[in-house]
Amino acid sequence: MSSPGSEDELPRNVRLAWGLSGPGTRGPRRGLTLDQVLDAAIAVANTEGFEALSMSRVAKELGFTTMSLYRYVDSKDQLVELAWDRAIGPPPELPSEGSWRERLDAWATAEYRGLRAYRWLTEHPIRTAPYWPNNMRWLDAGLGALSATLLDEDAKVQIVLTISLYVISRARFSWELESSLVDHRLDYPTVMPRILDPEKYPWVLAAVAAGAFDDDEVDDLAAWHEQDFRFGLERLLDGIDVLIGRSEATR
Amino acid sequence: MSSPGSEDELPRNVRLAWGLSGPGTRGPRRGLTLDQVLDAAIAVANTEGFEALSMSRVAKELGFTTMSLYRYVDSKDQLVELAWDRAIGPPPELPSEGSWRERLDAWATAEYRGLRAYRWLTEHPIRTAPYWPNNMRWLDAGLGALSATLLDEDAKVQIVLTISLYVISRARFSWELESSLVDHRLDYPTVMPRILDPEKYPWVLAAVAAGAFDDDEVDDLAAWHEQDFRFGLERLLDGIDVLIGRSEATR
DNA sequence: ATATGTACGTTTATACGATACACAGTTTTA
DNA sequence: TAAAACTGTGTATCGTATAAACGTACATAT
Repeated sequence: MSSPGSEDELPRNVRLAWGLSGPGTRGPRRGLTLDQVLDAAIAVANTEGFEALSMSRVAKELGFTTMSLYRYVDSKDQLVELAWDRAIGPPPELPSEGSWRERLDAWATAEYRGLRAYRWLTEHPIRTAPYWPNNMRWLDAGLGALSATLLDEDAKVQIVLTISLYVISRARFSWELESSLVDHRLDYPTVMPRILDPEKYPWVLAAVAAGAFDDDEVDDLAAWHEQDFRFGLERLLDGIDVLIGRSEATR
Repeated sequence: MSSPGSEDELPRNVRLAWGLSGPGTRGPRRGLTLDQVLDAAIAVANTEGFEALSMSRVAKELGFTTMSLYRYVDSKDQLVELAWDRAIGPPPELPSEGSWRERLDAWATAEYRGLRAYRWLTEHPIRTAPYWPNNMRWLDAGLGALSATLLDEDAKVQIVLTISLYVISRARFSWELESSLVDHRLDYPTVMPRILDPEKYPWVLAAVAAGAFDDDEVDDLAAWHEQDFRFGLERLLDGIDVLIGRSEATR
């Protein structure tokens, strides 16, 4: 059942990502490296968007045929996952001093900004169960931020995961807002009162009337989104603070 | 600038969703209704998954040709969005008494379970800015749950949105876990210690060693996921509680 | 030195997807 | 009754992922 290297029970994509399986030594030398392929994919996605990212487009970028890529990668899915991890990169150095809250805040903010760097990073369905090297380092950094607390490991993992899920969905949402806001006919304050039955949607209409959906004078769209992101983040951190306080009380 | 019906500045998909634009009276009678088309799409997605949802598959389901669907819908994207809103349906009746917390909890839990009903609901990228009738009723219900608080409307909207984003990503994540867990070679406790460099991933390895990733004896997978969902939800609600307390203090 | 086997990149072919467009038939309206 | 609007269909285009067969290059075993 087991073969030479004990790593080969692992799926090929995992081995590839962690550099555990080099190509054989026989045969013609390779014209490319996996990283070159991934970089080409990243370049295409960065500049032309996720929907433009196709095997043929990447191959063209490299001056190779479409099918040649399959010598480096088993499927398009695999390529995208590996490219994603390479694109997001490792987390930045976090201040090793400071409260868990400051560190977790910095960590979440860095992830948010990373995902805001290029839209396609949020368009690809992110398997948040981290299996790839960089993704794993983000997880490690998040857990590290909580290392000084008295929480059990299970709770730490839950917290890091919860925040990460929130960050990802906020980043995606802000990107989507950005593209749909282009259509000015769709702004809430104008449309909703015309469409909604006050009997069925009283609270929405109340919020609209109170101006909750007015996006007045926005000069810096990115900063505006980040503020919304921060709102939820602070609620989460407040809630985690409550939990930590409780765990310290019963210490 | 304005034409007969004042609604026609709105994009066609919005008009369709709210039933504001019927077909003209001239020409042959239609063989289908929009709702029939949507129901067929929902049936396909429910039973065969999101990736099986194609124009030709839906048409086949109805006994019509692929192109006939374009008489009811402008594009596949539009069909999916309308079908999504129809599939999720309106929110359930929430207890009109009870604290904001109980009501918001019930609301979030209902959304979570709705999204857990069929996987494809989380596979489709959800524009959480609610433009569709049912989606809008969910928003309304969420705002209603907060109506008795002293928060300003802006904060209410932020809160409802934040929770909704969290719910959606949790539902999606749990679905993804479910399909990737099938591959037992990939479970963390086995793989991680073999792969990770302890220098680079100390905290992850510590968590693994403490058993934070052991998914021992799970009889009811859905209940297990829902518990994880609840963890984050309670952190959020705790954080919102802090905010509400603050707003009442400065009342 | 030579034979062998393996890995390389290419070519060709398949199957499926969304949707633009032209068409012929049907029903209402002027 | 003629025109206009709308129906569903059939055909065609273009793009996608990827399976399979092929000839070539080259490290290793003999």
